[in-house]
Amino acid sequence: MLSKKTKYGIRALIALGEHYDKEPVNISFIAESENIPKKFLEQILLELRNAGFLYSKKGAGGGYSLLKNPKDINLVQVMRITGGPIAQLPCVSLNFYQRCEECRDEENCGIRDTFRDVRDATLKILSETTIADLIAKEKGIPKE
Amino acid sequence: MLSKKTKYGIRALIALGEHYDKEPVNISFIAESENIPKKFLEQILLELRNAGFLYSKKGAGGGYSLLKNPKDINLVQVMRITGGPIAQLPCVSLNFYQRCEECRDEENCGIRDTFRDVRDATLKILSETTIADLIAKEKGIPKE
DNA sequence: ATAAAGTCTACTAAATCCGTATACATTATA
DNA sequence: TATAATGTATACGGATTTAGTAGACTTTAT
Repeated sequence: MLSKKTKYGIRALIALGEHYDKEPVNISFIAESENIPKKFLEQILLELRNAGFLYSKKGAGGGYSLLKNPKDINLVQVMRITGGPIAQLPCVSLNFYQRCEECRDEENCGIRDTFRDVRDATLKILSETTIADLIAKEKGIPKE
Repeated sequence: MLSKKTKYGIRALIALGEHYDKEPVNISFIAESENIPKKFLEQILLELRNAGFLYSKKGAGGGYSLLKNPKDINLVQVMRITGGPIAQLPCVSLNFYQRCEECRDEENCGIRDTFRDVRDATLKILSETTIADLIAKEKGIPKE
């Protein structure tokens, strides 16, 4: 299951993407427009900032803005920051690999093979979907 | 993430599939051969039984056996019994649909569209993979 | 100086997951 | 028919994770 943290992160990036190249947007605005608890959103934006996706400005008139073009942010990148693994099995995760405790023969596990395929298919879709795509889609602009 | 319950369930079906059309296999044997805590496995097998996949026989010499041909059991069926949703978003689940609480415009949500694609890709792979496939794969028999 | 913002860390409530415990029912067989 | 070997059913509990809250701090515009 996608965590709320990840969902909120993506929605925040969509909101920020709609203000790309404009004045910083403050947290309260995003929290209200996207229906996200403000204090929770603060943490998420902080992580996205520390990961290099956002610029922040403190003080009156401050807020967040996107450092990258929405076209250059895909959902795999976002999920890796906010949500951890994309794979549904630890033994198949590229960035968070862990052996399954109960496993007796990892090299020869049919479940593993299957969920590697699932991971690959998921990765393909998510890596090909950018924040810009989501913004366009929500505006009703069909993808070329 | 795939729950252990689901992983154990699949592994148990693999073990039972290897004894298809033979004498019932008892829980302790499966627990040991697949490295699954016995009491936990009992619960899982019970659910699979109640879902109509297994036959059980009590008493000495009793145990479980598969009611269906391993070729006719795919991973979607198993996951629906043991693990609940396959979709990564409740609003995109076919069998466990729930609106996302924070959502303001479900019809027009780019995240939803994307994860519907992910669900479809996942569903395709899992529905095309059967217990028989896994058994063959683990024996090193290539799929035609 | 003040108010409006972001920063950082710690805390908590609730849910879920994994596994255990216990009492019971059924069956084979000595 | 007594006993041991099995499955059935339900309740319980510890650990972890998730979602969210609190509060004290820093920076900046005016």
